[in-house]
Amino acid sequence: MFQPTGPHLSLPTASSVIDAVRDPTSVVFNLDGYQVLAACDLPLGGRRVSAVANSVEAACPDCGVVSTRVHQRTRQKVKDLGVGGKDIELVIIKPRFLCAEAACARRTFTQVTDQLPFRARCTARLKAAAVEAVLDEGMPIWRTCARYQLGWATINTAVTADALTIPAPDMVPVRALGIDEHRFARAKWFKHPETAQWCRVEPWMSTFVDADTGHILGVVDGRSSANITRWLKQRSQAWLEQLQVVAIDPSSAFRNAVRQVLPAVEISVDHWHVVRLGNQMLTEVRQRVTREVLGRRGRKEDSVWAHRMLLLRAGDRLTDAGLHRLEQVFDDEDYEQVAAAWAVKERLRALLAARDIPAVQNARIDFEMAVAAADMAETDKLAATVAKWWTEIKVFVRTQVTNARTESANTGIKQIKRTGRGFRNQKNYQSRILGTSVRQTRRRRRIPHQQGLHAQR
DNA sequence: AGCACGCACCCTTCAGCGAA
DNA sequence: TTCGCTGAAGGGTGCGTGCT
Repeated sequence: MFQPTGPHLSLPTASSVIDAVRDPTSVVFNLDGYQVLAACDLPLGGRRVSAVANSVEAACPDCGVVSTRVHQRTRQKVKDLGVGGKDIELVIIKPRFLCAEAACARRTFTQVTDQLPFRARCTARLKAAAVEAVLDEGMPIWRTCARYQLGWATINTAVTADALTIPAPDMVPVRALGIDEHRFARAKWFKHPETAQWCRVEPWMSTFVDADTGHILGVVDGRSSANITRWLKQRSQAWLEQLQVVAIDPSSAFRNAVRQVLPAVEISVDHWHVVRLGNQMLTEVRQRVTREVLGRRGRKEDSVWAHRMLLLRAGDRLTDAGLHRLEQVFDDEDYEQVAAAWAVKERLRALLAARDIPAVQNARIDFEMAVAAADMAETDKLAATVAKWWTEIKVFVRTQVTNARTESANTGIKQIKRTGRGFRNQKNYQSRILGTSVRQTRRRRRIPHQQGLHAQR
């Protein structure tokens, strides 16, 4: 292993001493803890490498007594990464030690190393490369098998094992928690075994994310209050107490669950979902008014329908041309209700853009005035929703904690789902999600650190 | 829009085989 | 002889595509 330390920088470490005595072939082959004894080209293009572990002693797995007495040496063929674009046939000369403790029931035991653990038939670095391809590159296991000449089950087990090394959520310090739902498969129908009735099953999953970093802390089945509370109750008291804000979608189930387990924590409602409710309201008004005016659904020759995307776009980010087109739509007396609904939507956006409590309270007065002027069932319903979530909206304005990171995590999850063409084993699905996320978070943290180093130079 | 089809991938099962 | 790692085989599933 390359150590960026040298005598001129610091005192030589144990590993740098070993590096210094390694022969050139072992340095190039670079299998941690092993030295190359021989290497040759094979007639069909591969290469055969024989290697032996550096360590000449080992502790008995039963009694722990260290032994140097070799009972026999076996040649074990193991799989390994290719070197220099060539496949490698790796042969390990593996010693079998005699236990030095006379009282120990075990007579002999074989050598175990980091690269070749108990019973292993491929090196740890080969498995690590396959796991990296799956979790970092998003490569399907199926194709990873072909690249590394491993079986599907071998790689899948390695990926699952890797997910087990992820720090438990209780070990991750979290200030702001994001909870979000997503459907991970199409709705399914099944016949109830007793009543023989057809039941619709929506395969929902809920994701728990560190809202600051986007690191996925957990994934649970379903999106009901009970599923959320169960996960929260599994956390330690200390972990729950460090939470300051929880960001959720406007869902009563989520709010109830958080209130139940964390009565003291502040809840922030995700502004993106609130804006979406405003856009939904505007679309409902547009569709209703079009039906009333034209007696049919909108078509591309109707200006309101043609500019439906323009209506939904943020008003303050419209181009002059876009604003002009919108004004032409609103000039039509038949569509003044659409214009009123648009004004309500824009007031809602302004309300969410406020940066402090006095500003958001003023913005709410403008919003309520627009709602009163519009005087429609759709806008009244939106105003009722805003009233219902007013406390949570104020928390969002004050803390600016959102579910944006959760949403991006969900995009990643959907990508995994698409690659997978349908996971049936939830355990595999979860280990892929958590494994991918934890690696992404590690990369994100590393990049600013490295940029900082460059800046110092 | 609805449907059929095939691809790409997941996942289980099972047997071979080498290590213990 | 037993254990368990490993790979092959084949069934199952979701999605994209192209046709009607």
